[in-house]
Amino acid sequence: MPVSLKDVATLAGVSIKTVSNVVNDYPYVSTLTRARVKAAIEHLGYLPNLTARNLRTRRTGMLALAIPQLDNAYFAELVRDVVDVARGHGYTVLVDNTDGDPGREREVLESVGTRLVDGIIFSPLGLSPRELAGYPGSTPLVMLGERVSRWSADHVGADSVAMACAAVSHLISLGRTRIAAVGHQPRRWASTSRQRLAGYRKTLRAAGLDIDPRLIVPTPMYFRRHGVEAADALLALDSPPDAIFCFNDPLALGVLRRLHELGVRVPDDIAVVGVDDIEDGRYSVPTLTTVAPDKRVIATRAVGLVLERVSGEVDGPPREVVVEHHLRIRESTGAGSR
Amino acid sequence: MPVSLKDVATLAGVSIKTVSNVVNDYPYVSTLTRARVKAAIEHLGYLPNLTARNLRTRRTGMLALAIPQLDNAYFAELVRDVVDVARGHGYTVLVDNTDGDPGREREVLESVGTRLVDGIIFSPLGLSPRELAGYPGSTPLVMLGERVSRWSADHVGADSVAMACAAVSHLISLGRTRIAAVGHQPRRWASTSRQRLAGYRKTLRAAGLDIDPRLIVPTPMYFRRHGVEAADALLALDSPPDAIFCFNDPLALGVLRRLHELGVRVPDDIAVVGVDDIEDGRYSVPTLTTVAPDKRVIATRAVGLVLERVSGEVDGPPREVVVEHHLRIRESTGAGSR
DNA sequence: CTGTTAGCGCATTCAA
DNA sequence: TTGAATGCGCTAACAG
Repeated sequence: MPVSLKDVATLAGVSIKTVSNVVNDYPYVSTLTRARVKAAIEHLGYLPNLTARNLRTRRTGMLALAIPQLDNAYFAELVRDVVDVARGHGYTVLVDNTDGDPGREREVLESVGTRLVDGIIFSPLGLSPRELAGYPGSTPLVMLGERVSRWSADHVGADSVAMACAAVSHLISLGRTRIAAVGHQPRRWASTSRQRLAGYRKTLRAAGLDIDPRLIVPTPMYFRRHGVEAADALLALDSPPDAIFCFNDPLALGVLRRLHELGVRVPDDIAVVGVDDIEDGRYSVPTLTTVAPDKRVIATRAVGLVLERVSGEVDGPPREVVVEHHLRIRESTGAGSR
Repeated sequence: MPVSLKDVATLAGVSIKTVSNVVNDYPYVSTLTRARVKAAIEHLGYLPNLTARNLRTRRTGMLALAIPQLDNAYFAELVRDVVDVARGHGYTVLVDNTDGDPGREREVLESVGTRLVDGIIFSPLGLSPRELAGYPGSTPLVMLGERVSRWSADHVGADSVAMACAAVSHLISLGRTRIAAVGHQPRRWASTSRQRLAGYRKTLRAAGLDIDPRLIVPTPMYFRRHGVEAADALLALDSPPDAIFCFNDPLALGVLRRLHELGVRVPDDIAVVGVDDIEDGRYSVPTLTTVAPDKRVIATRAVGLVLERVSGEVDGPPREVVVEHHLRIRESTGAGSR
């Protein structure tokens, strides 16, 4: 049923090679034969078998993108951008949802070498730095998220510590002094929480504010419901905070929701800041102040870096790309714009 | 650099076939040789070249999933589920974000025959039924979303008309009489808006209520900002509605946000209902009443249907799967649960 | 139980 | 400018 190069060649009365030349827009083909071949292709409805081509060319035109949670708006937006950018380069994207599970993340690394994709963009969460470092490295790989020490792949990310500083500084500038931090994950390797906590601590110290451990709330994951739980925990304290820095937007939205239920006024009683700038935060009640990494740039650079390796264009040591971030002040800390 | 079957065979002192047998867990291999081969594989770090295997077996173990907007939470959640379910069947998923653009959707259909994926799950938006009907059909394809007449592929979806009825009936049961509909798309092929509008009209008529065309608000797309605009339009009317049925949740969340800004009380002044049951609606202020299609089932069935075709297990006429839906009553129409 | 032999469909030498 | 032959790495008959 499927029609191959050979079929086209037979019909057009030329050799396989000629058809191949036409298909690949090889210049040295006479106008006449080209026309004849094209007619045959059209007539037969020929489509190249990409699997065969991939085997031969050792390129698949596919990139793997492995992220922890596709249903987190941040990643959904990132995936969309990566898919778009990759498409612009003629690449398609194979998406992997790891749930931050070490086992699945390990598979991502191990699947390398099967030559199914030309490159990998990987946002790890559950794997230890040690395991990450064990990456064989036969296929170009770009890391997203926090930078892992001793790791030797290209990396694209925002400066998590600086983002935390921006958020906390903003709260301090508002005159808040009891600032909570939500999203600590002591048991996770994912250094995101460490970095943000570090930024939080650093900023408080620099401002001469106390660091009250009771204001540092751990959460099992970064979903809205964990924000709800964190808000409960914070309001149960003898002296609750007057501001809450959440390590991502879903947590902040959960906090916002719970504060509303408890009748706490935001930002009057408690100001709230998140990180990621997902769309929901621009329409929530109140709208959410957040620190926005430039997602589009992350996607663009990540794809750019892998493809430079894939093409062999670049072959040096690991590269480090730090993207910009911006504080978006909205209602949850006092301003009113969207 | 890459090590092939042959290398392993040489090292183990056996034939290529034997190695292949070991790799594929073919039973008839003596324990001894198996061990020797495994050792060689381990030693060399052999990994099968999937491209070659795919060419040979005419299977790629990949499914394409084409949807309009990955950054719409409904689709993000759906993609996650599809990826999960596919993974359970040993399949990986290639994601395509079409933006509902007819050109890109056409490419999805045309890419069929390149044998890069074993099956396709497709949620079209911009293509006309005519074009959809022109699908060659060489690769198994399952359609998501509204059912397209004259179309001859398997289809999985919820009953859009019934979902609209559920939403509107609920509003009527609350005593509302001026019920608006947001999300009409007269210029789109996508029949989703038609179906929901049909359900809306039918339900109003059945209840003996007037259908006021000014209460039917068209939107260019289904994003939050379009909900904001729709709310503005509705409140500018001489006699505004006392309830708003939005064709999806993002629209409803935009409406909710704008009503809040305008000081309209929800649900007291205006009740709001959406469709899709995305997570945001469970944490918004107020929480959003919505009609929830069973996404998990949609994903499960969609993957199931394609794979049955892929395996050749099923080879009959198009199958139609209609998944359940449930009304989730929350604060935006008066109840308080999450 | 294991080795030999053919292709899968394509791109690519090398000749002509 | 085009054709014939080769092999990418693997699985599948078919022998042995």
